[in-house]
Amino acid sequence: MKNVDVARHFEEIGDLLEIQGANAFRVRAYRNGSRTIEDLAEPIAGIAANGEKALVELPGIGKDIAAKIVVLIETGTTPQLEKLREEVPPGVVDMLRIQGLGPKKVKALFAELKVTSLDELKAAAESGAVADLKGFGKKTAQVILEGIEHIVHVGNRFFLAEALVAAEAIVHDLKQLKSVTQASVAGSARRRKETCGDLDVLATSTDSSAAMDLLGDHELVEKVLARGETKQRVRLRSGIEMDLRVVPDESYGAAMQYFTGSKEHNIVIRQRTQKRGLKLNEYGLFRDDELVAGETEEAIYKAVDLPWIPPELRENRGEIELAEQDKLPKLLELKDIKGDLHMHTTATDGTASITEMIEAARERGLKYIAITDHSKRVTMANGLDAERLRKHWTEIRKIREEYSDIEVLCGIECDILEDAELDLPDDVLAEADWVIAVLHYGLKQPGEQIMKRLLNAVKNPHVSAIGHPCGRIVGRRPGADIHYPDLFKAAADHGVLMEINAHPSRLDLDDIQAAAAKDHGIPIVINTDAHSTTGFDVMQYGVYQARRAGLEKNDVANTLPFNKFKKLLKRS
DNA sequence: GCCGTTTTCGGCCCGACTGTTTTCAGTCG
Repeated sequence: MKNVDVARHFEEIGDLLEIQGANAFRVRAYRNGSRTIEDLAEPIAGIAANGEKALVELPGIGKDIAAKIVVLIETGTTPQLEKLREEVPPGVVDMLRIQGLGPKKVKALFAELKVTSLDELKAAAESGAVADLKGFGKKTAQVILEGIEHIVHVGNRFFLAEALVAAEAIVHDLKQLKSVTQASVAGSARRRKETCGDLDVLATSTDSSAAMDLLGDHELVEKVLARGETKQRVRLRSGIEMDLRVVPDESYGAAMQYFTGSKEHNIVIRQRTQKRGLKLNEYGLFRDDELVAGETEEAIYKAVDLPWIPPELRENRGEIELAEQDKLPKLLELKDIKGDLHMHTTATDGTASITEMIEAARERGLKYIAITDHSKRVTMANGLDAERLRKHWTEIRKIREEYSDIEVLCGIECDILEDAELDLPDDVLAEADWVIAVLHYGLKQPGEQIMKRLLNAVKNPHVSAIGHPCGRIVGRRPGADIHYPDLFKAAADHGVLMEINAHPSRLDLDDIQAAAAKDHGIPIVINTDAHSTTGFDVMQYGVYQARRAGLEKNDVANTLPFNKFKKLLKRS
């Protein structure tokens, strides 16, 4: 059983208990436990195998949940969840996804109207039954209908790339207002989380109505959902929802800290303020009623005896402990990246020629690249067999002669086939400067076979790196069932690099596994997988993911100058 | 249900906005 499954199990227990009206802190305890498991780099099953004692060591896991984890892994479920599911039908939990519906209202809908699915809820709202319910009304019924529509059409989360572009455009326009002194993206987008549920934008202004008018009339905005003195919520045409908060200048730092989150990080920060006899909210840090800090984030953190923590790390995954010991990493930056080792040309499914890709890479200041078209298994992309590949390399070798300021490697993105063999013979791979081995097909195979394939690739002396290791598509397709500790151990032993694929829909390795790979001492390589000249521009998203993993310049191989990077290619 | 340099009991972050109410509960972030 995978960590996500165990985490989801306890998340569901939390949801169901909440609908039943259980103690809110008990509900939170299940959610905290769930999150701990979700954030683990190693399989929870491995820890559970050492008994409950090892589990209790994990934060948020006590005796009770530890025992349930053991039962869950042994039997595939827990009696508690089975009982809860009998009491609360599965469709009822779905209703929690609707903006504006929380556990209390969902419970009322289920108890009073016997509604057990989104479809039934829609019918009940349309018939007027919802509006007649005590505590509900016409507006609530309308909100429910719109919420269902929203879930059906756009789902719940958006790629960071899409969300960030919209948020930054709006921030830019807000800054043009005379009354606005500062504006910035906050929330999960500022933390560069791979998906965003919604957007938070913050502004300081002498005239909050001017900022809200601008947002309300903005071309990207479809509808104003709510508007008060300091807060406005809108829905963009893309479907994503955005909060704008307007605060006074002296509160800007406190508000940035507050609205950047994460919730889990902020809870710990506020506990620290409490211990020091202080109170923190979005307007500032207060001792009794006296403002102690608020203008800058730095001052807020300083007041709780911490250095400023980069937003990408604010997940309560150990960053506060590192900050306490003054051991925060000096995070990688986009400007540190010197090379890109994964890209395609018209030889397979790219849209630009070898020359065009080289020129585009030079324009972006890259000092070395690897051209890595597909191998033959990827027929859809016109993948290369040995003969076509050798011709392609001959052409690359000819063209690269013309450039003295950029190194161009003859590479290949070689499929790891379903039977664990590589898609091209060893003698061909031996001629490559750079081989990136990947899973494209058979991602749903049992974990055992997936690991056999990956380990076989890692052990091949010609393989330089594993590309987009799990093959997931963010929010759409789960990755292959990888036992990461075994993969990383083998990669470290054989000197094989691990990729963070920078494409916003992949970001694979994810932040948690990228951090684990670093812990194994494996050099990470961040690649764009560009299929066009503009494909290079997604590099920043790979860097964001690396920052979330706490990676520094030294952890990332393609920050090295080429003469040093080259040494990583020699397998000992 | 978890947790502990005030602790094994009694806490557990904090405020804005809305809708349905006649003073506030529910929801959200």
